[in-house]
Amino acid sequence: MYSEKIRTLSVIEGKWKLVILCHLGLKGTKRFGELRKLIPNITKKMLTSHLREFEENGLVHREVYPVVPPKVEYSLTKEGESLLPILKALEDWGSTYMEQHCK
Amino acid sequence: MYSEKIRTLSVIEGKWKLVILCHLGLKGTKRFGELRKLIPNITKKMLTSHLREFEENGLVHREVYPVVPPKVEYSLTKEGESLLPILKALEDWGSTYMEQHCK
DNA sequence: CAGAATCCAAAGGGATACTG
DNA sequence: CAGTATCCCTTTGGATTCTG
Repeated sequence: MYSEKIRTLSVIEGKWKLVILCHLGLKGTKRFGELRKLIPNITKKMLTSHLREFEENGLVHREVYPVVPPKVEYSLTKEGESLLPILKALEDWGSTYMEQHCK
Repeated sequence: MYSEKIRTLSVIEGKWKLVILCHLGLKGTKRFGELRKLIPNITKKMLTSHLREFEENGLVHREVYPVVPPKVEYSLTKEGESLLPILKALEDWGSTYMEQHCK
């Protein structure tokens, strides 16, 4: 049914979701603070909520290190890695599209 | 800059955008009414506004036939076709993801 | 450092009625 | 048939403040 298809797509919909996934997917494990630097303008709230959703959907793994100061790392799970073909295709298309529209 | 990247991604973001693109991309030219049937639950308003955005971004071509009753067909442009790898990857991933989460 | 909690404005999206 | 035009509600997302 389409309801399922929509639900599936909604997993990667959201203003910053694809950007976050691209970073984790193409550049590997990242800390919370690193992601914030990599994605200027994103607020802590948005980054947090999107990462939580990814966790729930099983796409991203969250590793907490019980140290002071706190350290939390995010990385793609096996299932998240199944998105790599999409992320790569997205990167390629994005570059090409940008060249033609943002010059 | 990231602002450009965001703008680029926003071209394919929106609740039904990827669904619409998948239909046009993988199944070819479609009329307005056909798209509505293919995508139950979508409202005329949403379908219209998304199609208009695609037009503005140069991804979709809108062909109006001056007949009564009105007939309008939508299809991917050359530039829209550059999205095919993404749409295909999305379809594949979607099917796999659905099998595991919606059984 | 990595977040949780609030508050609030803006945008997204749905229902309905009307039109060429 | 293929839209437009309104109205209105819900969700999204931003700014800010507080905490272990």
